[in-house]
Order: sequence, then C-alpha cells, then structure tokens
Amino acid sequence: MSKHPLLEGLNPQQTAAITADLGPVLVLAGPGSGKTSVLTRRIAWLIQEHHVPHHRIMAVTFTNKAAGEMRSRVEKLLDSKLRGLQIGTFHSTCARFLRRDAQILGYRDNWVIYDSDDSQRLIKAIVADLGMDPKENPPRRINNRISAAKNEMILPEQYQAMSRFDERVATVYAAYQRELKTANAMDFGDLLLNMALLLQKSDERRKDYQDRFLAVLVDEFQDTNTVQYQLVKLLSAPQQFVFVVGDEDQAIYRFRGADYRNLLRFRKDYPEPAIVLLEQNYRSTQTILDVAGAVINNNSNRTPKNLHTSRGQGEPIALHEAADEQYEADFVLEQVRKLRESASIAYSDIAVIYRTNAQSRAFEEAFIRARLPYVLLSGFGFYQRREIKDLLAYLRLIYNPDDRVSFERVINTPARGIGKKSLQAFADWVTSEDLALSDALNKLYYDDHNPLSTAVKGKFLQFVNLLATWTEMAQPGGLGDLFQHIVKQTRYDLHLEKISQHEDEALDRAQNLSEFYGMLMKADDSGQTLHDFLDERTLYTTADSLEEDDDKVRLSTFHSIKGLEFPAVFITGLEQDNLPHRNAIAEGKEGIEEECRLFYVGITRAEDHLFLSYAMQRRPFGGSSINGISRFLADLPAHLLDGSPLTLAYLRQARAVAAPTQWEPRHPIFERQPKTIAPPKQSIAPANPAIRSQFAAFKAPQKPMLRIGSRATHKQFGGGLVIGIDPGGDIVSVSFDQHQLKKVFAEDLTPLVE
DNA sequence: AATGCCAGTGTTTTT
DNA sequence: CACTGGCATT
Repeated sequence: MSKHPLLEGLNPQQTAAITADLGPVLVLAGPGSGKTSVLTRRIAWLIQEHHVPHHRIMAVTFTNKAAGEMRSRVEKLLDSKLRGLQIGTFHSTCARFLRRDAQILGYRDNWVIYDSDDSQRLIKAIVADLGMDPKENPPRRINNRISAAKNEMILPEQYQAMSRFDERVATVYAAYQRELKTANAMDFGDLLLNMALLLQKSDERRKDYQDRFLAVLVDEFQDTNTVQYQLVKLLSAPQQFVFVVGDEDQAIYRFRGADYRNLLRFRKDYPEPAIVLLEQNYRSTQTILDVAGAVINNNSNRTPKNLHTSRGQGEPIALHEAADEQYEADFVLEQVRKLRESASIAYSDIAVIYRTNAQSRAFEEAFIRARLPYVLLSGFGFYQRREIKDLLAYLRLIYNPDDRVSFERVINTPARGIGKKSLQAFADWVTSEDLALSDALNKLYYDDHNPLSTAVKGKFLQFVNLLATWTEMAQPGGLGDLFQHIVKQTRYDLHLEKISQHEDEALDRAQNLSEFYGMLMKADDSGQTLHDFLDERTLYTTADSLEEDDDKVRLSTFHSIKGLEFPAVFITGLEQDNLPHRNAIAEGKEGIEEECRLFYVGITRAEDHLFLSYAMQRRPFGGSSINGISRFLADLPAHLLDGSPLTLAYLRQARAVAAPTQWEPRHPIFERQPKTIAPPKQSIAPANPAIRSQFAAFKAPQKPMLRIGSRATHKQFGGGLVIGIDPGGDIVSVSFDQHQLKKVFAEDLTPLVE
C-alpha cells in the first residue's frame, strides 16, 4: 500500500491500529506511544476511508480538555468542521444525551447535576430526616458506599446488606434516590447509571442510539468501571465497531470502581478483536524508561512490555533529599530556575507532581515568594469556595425550584432567622406530605396546615417572594445583572464580612465574587443561558480550560497529570505512607500496586529531565512527622541516579535491607511509623501515674541506644535525627536540625529519650 | 430558638 | 491549620 496521508510518519503497529477492519479493536498502548495520534487518525480514517459520517461517531476521552484537543486535531486532519462528531467524557456525554431523554426516566427538563459536595449534603439531610445518628452513620461514608453501588449498577432494591451498617446504607440509598428524583437532580453516578438504565429499558431509545453511533472509540479504557463498560457495550451493539485504547499499567482509578481487567474482559466479550501492541515510545529518554520499567516490574498480573525509545540515554535521574517540605519546595524552585536558564525550558514545560492536594501548599507558598508563575491542575477549585457555592446555590434554585440542597444552603444564608429546628420541621412536613419543594413553598401561601409558626412562615414567604422576582429576571444575557441583584437584595456583602475571620479573608472572598461576576458576564456575552452556565461548571474542571501557552509551572496530583507530557518533571513526596499512601497500604496488595502505577504514570510524563525528591519531615497539621523513604525508591537502578553522596548512601542502605521484588520488605528504614511529635508539653513524662512508672522503667537503661529514627545531640552540631547507622555502629548519619546531613562518630552523640 | 464562640478533630486520589 | 459540631449565650 502506498503511504496514505493519514499514515504519514507512523510505525507499522500504529498503522495497523488505524487501518484495522471495522470491528472490535483493542490497542494496548504504553506511555508516550502516540495513542492520541492513533485515536485521532482512526477517527479520520473511519470518516475518509470507510465513509462513516462524522456525526455517527462517538469518542470518549478522560477529560473535557482532551476531548477538545481531539476534536480540533481531527478537524485539522480532515480540514473541515465536524460539529456533529460526539466527543466528551463519559459524564459529559451522558449528560448531553440525558438532556434530551431524561423525561423518559421521569425527570423534568430543568434537572440539575449534583456534585459530590451536594450529594453529601443531601445524604446528611436524609440521615437527619430518618432520625439516624450522624456519628454512627457518617454521610461521607454512606456517600462512598452509594456511589460505589452506582458504579456497579446496583440499584437500592438490589443492594445486599452484609452488615448492620449496610442495612442503614440501603435505607439511606433508597431515600436518597427518591429525594434526588423529587429535587429533580442527578449526581455524578446517576449520569452514567441513568443512561445505562435508559438504554436497557427503552427498546426504542436503545435502537435510536445504536443506529446513530456506528463507531465507538474509548480512550483510557483501563480506567472504565462496570457501568461505563456496560454503556460501551450497549452503545456499540449490534455492529460492534468499537475501538478501545488502554494500558493496564496506567490504571489509577480503582477507588472509582475502575477495573483494568476490563481490558481482558474486552477480549472475551467481543469476538476476535484485532489486538495491537504499541511499545515504541516517542516521549522519554531511555534512562527514564528504564527507571519506569524497574518500578512497574514489581507488579503482578501484568503483561510484560518492552518499551523502547530511539531518543538515546539522556541524563541521569536526580534524586534529592530535603529536610522538610519547605526545603523540598526550595529545591524545586532552584531547579526550575536552572532549567529555564541553562536549558531554556519554559515554565509551562515543567510539572511538579505530588500525591495529595494538601502538598501543593508548600509549593504555592514558595512560588509566590519567588514570584514564579504556577497553576494548579487539581485541587479544591474556585467552585468549592464557600461564597461561590452560596451564590451558585441561589442561581441553581432559580433554575430549578425543587433543588433541596441549594434551598437548604441559602434559605438562611445570610441569616434570616430560620434555624435548624424550623428547617427540620419544614423538611419533615414536605416529606410526610410527599411534596416537591416548590409545591410545598407554594402551599405555605394558602394552606394553614403546616408546622411553621406565623413568624417563621412570614420569613419563608419573604424568601419565596425574593426568589420569584429573581426568577422573572433570569433572562438570557441577564446573568450578570441577576447576580448583582441577588448580592444587593440579600446584603451578601455584609454576610461576607461576618464570615471572614480577618480583613484579608474578606478581601479574598470579595475578589472571588467579582471573578464569578466576570464569568457570568462572559457567559452573557456568549449568549449562554442559566442552564448552559450551570451545566458547564459542574462537568468542567480548571484544568479543562487551561490554555496550552499559559506560561506557568503546572502543579498537579498524579491523577490529574495523567495523559500529559513535559520536558521536565518533578515527582515529590516520595516517602513511606505518602507514596504509597498509608490508606492504600491498608488496602493491601491491590492498593500498593495501584500506588506503584501512580508512580509509574508520574515518571512516564517526563521527556528529558526527571527529578525525584522526598522530605525527611512534614508538618501536616500542628505537630510534625518523621518519615521513612518510599519503598518504591528501593527499586530504582542505582547507576541511573544522580544525587548527593549521602542521599545515595542512604538509599543504598535502604536497598540493602529490602528485597526489591517483594511487597513485604520490612525493615526499620521503611517501617518507621510516622511519629507525630506533639507540640512541646510541660513535662516529658506522661501525666498518668500508671504509664509514668512504665516510662521510668523505659528510661532506665544504662547505655541508651542509638536507633534509626531516634533523636540525638552531637557535641558540636547540636540536635538531630539519626537516619542511618553504618555496619559496626561506629559511624552514624544524622540529619541535624540546621538542615545539614552529616556522618559523625557514634561516640560523639548522646541519644535522647523520646 | 437562633446566633456566636470555642474546642476537638481530621486528610487520597476525581467525574 | 481549617473546618465542623457542640455548647453557652442572647
């Protein structure tokens, strides 16, 4: 075959994937193997060579941003606008379909989407309605159970209660689904579940969708869960022109019910799929790939892959030990400056990756201090701010007057003299009368059979009147004005001052509000309705709207960095209990293997420069904790690493005691439980006499021992933490409080009792 | 019965 | 440190 323009510059495997016959295709794509390219060209190929009309193709990506990019790349390849081409995440795609079809399931057209915070609030309200103790039944935990059930397509009536707690979950789950329906709302899980139910229940609609979508393509298939898998199956029937791309080594959404074994299942469920393996890496240096391979190789149940690159060896991986998280941030800053100066790498070509969102803080502070530009790819975004959620709740309630969560959020915000008791009385009444919220509020006008006192009823009605005037105002193009009215009429500005602890906070919140106002004005300019605005903001995250050329360093969790690539990458916080995270360790082998994949995903984002760092000490809140290093570090090939001699010596010692290929290695250097050192108390000895006597006994030994992880004072360098003891015990590595790491003679050290 | 203040408590990851 | 929930006050 002579080279088709769509196949220009591609290797044989990529070509095979793109030109595979119509039918099920499974592409197993290692990181950096050009899978996005394969997906976009496959779509173009379907349109050009198989004459599949573009509006009969559906592609699912993992983020909305990736969806946008994919669309523009296909459009560029074919040099035409493809408006009807359906590309989006599972959630936004289902939301879009349900906008049209939710009436079939009994929703009114103005249904809204609840985010996790909304769901949790509703569950909390239901727990209260049912008279359950919120301490025994934490709404958060119940929410997790319910959303897990939805991912597995388990309906309330099918929910198997294996414990007393589960029985209560089942009760709440049933009530929750009723309340959602009454509130005319769907949570994230409902978007997927309802779509699947619709396709199962309505023969007519199923046929419609199946007829419409000749071809279905899914990216990141290893991170699909049961309901997503079923959706793909339902939508791609009966012709089964389904093209999925995935990599079991990059499965990182187990907590959302995703199961990488769906890749295996695919082979069984679809007859003789074409299977293509993409192993040629175009992204990283060989060194980076070797390190990545060494890390992922420890996982069981995976297909071994042979990732290779023609990019050459590249530079060694930098390993850095920091005294604490601030020094870690300083290290990153320093390296960022160097990268910019000596390698002329742009800020936007640099990513800093960490395990938990809270870790961004140290970096943010350091970047602000140094006046270097950065942007957060994940974390508690703008829309999670209290003041934004409040105003959003007003807007949502205007749009959908049955939205209980929004109603309960704003009915007494700012304070209107309607407290917990009145609200619960009202809620109980609404439930017992089986009313929708808007009907109940209406009923207050003409029906005296309600539990509210005249005074409180008056307050309710005042609020209802306000709501009515705003609803009148909610015209297209008038969102900005509407916002102004709400703020003015509720005196929300005064409320802001009240809830703020200090001047700065009030200012910050006010700025957020004006930013929000700006967004509404922008929506007005582009002709968006309230409906458009609300839909978009639930399903889109900050990362989705980030411009490529925004020259700022990217700060991100491992999860949010997925799918992206950068010339320079920093992986930070490589400490035991952080990566792997302590909660994941508690989940056992599966949990740890997923953490290993997180590390792998992080490493394979890097093209040229990779930096690894860990901090000996962190201050999560109040006290501080001393950490061992991540067990994953023990797997790194020493000859590929570059770092200070002491750091490498420390690592070598760690490796010497670990059996790298097993998950069970247990040695103090890994094992060390993070000790929370309480803020100094009056006396070191415990106050409880019984414990105090034990304490005294402990203190007795004539020769206190030097132990790894214990504190000691040196006659010259002062206090420090023992981090390593050389064989023989004469020479000891100590991390001194002055932030230097030194090897000293044991005899010069005096151990301290903790 | 609502509001304001204080103490205790707790953190994985996201659509 | 920041948030939530309980308690005392108005």
